[in-house]
Amino acid sequence: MRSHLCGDLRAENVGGIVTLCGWVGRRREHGEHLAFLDLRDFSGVVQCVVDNKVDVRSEWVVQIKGKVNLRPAGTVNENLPTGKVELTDCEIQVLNNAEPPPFPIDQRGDDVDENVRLKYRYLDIRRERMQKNLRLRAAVNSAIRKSMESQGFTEIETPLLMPSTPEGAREFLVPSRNEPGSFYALPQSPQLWKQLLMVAGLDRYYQIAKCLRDEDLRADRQYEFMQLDAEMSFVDKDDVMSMISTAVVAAAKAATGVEPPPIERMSWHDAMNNYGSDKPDIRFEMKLIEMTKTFSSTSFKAFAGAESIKGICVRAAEFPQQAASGRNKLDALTDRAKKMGAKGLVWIKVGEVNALDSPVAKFFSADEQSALLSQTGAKSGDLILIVADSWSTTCNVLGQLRNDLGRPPVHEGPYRYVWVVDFPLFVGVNPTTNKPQPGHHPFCHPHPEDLDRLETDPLSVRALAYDLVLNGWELGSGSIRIHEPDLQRRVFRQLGISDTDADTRFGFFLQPFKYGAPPHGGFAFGIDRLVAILAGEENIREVIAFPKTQSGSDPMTNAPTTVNAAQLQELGIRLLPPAAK
RNA sequence: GGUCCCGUGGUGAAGUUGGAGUUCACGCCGCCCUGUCAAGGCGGAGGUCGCGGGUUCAAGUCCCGUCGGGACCGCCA
Repeated sequence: MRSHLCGDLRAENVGGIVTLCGWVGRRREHGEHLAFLDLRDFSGVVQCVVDNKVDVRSEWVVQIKGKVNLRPAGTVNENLPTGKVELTDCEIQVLNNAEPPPFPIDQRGDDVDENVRLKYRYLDIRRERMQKNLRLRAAVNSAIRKSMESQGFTEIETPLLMPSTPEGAREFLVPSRNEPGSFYALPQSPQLWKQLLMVAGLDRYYQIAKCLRDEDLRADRQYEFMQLDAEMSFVDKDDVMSMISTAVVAAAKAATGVEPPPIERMSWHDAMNNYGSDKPDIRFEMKLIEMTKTFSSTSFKAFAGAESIKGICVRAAEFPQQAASGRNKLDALTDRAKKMGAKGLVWIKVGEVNALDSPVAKFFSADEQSALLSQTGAKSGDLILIVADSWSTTCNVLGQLRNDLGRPPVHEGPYRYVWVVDFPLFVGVNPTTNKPQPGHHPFCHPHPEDLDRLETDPLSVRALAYDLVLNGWELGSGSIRIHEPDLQRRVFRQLGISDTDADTRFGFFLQPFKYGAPPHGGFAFGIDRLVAILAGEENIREVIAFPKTQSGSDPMTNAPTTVNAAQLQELGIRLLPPAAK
């Protein structure tokens, strides 16, 4: 139907007769003898010169046969790749007419309410921004596949219908028709399958896999999302990190044209200690400053005896607005700190000649005051925030405040990838069972150097686990897995899962490990998140063709919907009446 | 489950101390216009101010509730 694409026409095509297909963009009418219309397809826009008798309107679908001409001197449009040429002697065939679109199919669509964009997603995707994002996504997928294949990985598809394993994220359930009362679960990730593929001797597996989690949605979370899922045998964690780095770097280069520098590493402890987060955004400083010793003999009661005292310094030179926060804002920060579990928040404004302006400054000795200034390097106009609490609370609260005050939008500035390594095997204690909780998942291999403390001091045991972080977003995580049945039982016992429990819940998964499981490990990272950041978007919905809203609905299809009684009957499902109010 | 922000013709906004569905830009329809490119000029149509209640002589505006959207906390092994 067409000989060329709209966006491809250049001066070299001048003189040629071409046939184009596309949508009518804007029309500029100059009386009955002259009108310009912009013809648009996915490749771009070209100007067609017509008389004003053809009745074509915005978003009509047309086929135009015409002659490519140089534009007359003075009428070149430098802003358009096709701006040197135009189509003349146009024969227009209307392939389909169209109602006026509910919003402009151009940049102005960016300002339209997202609900409206999603209701008419097929029109939203006609816009350049979405076309660009979706094609960028395809380029990233393609680069990842190439990279994984060149590193010897084999793409294997794994089932979407699998048994429920209630640990971890809430699952989507699918009722079975053949066995009423029984359910499949949709995979939170292909975790179990890929480990079985290692037992099966597949050696290196990967998949760009759909994962489903029935948890509340966020800017970086959808019910359905895509992961690069990979697993490999006979490797250590450096092998895994190196291969995933290779794939990520290849994807980033395909998307941006620039190869990122080698990805740096940081221990989990350093990340928490210095940035107050296990997904540190290292695009900006405002690091946590250690002050426990400074106040070790303080007479200020809120600080006395605290396990950990740390502060952040909000520098007026970098963050003038935040550093100058007024009482309302400081109270709000204090509330935020308290909601996160801190007993309080001490704020200190540094005035002229190092005068400390704070409700509690009078409780600090002269030595403490000068140490405070020298440690933070605070200057006039800066704001210091201090938390005194347990180490983890202090770090978490200050890390959150650091992000609140200093973090730029995720897509701004440089790409700062960082591997966070040496995660603890267990994070905290389950308040109901009084047992440690897995930091990653229960199949994660403890650090060999810490194995002797697994029973005596489990919370101090490190895991062979690692996260990949980009600009403060967790892209993904991985670990070396436990391949020894004995060690797996020891870890389960720490988690409060008895041998018989383990057999009931994970039997199908544990049984195979008795038949010669190779040492193995792997990784998975979120494609949606990576693509969003590389596309300069701060929200993964912008790189997903048909996403859900924050409440999990689709304004276009109205999903989720009720189903008819016969469908429920067939599945053996009876609904409860709506909860009484 | 919780906190905060938003909801006004098709789209985006403005709407003051409560005083007539008022205003602006784009789009749409019609007319004019031979070099525009977010063309320009003139005219016109188009709204249950998300929905429900309350206060008031009077509510887009104040209060309560509710629905929808967004950001975040919880949650996401």
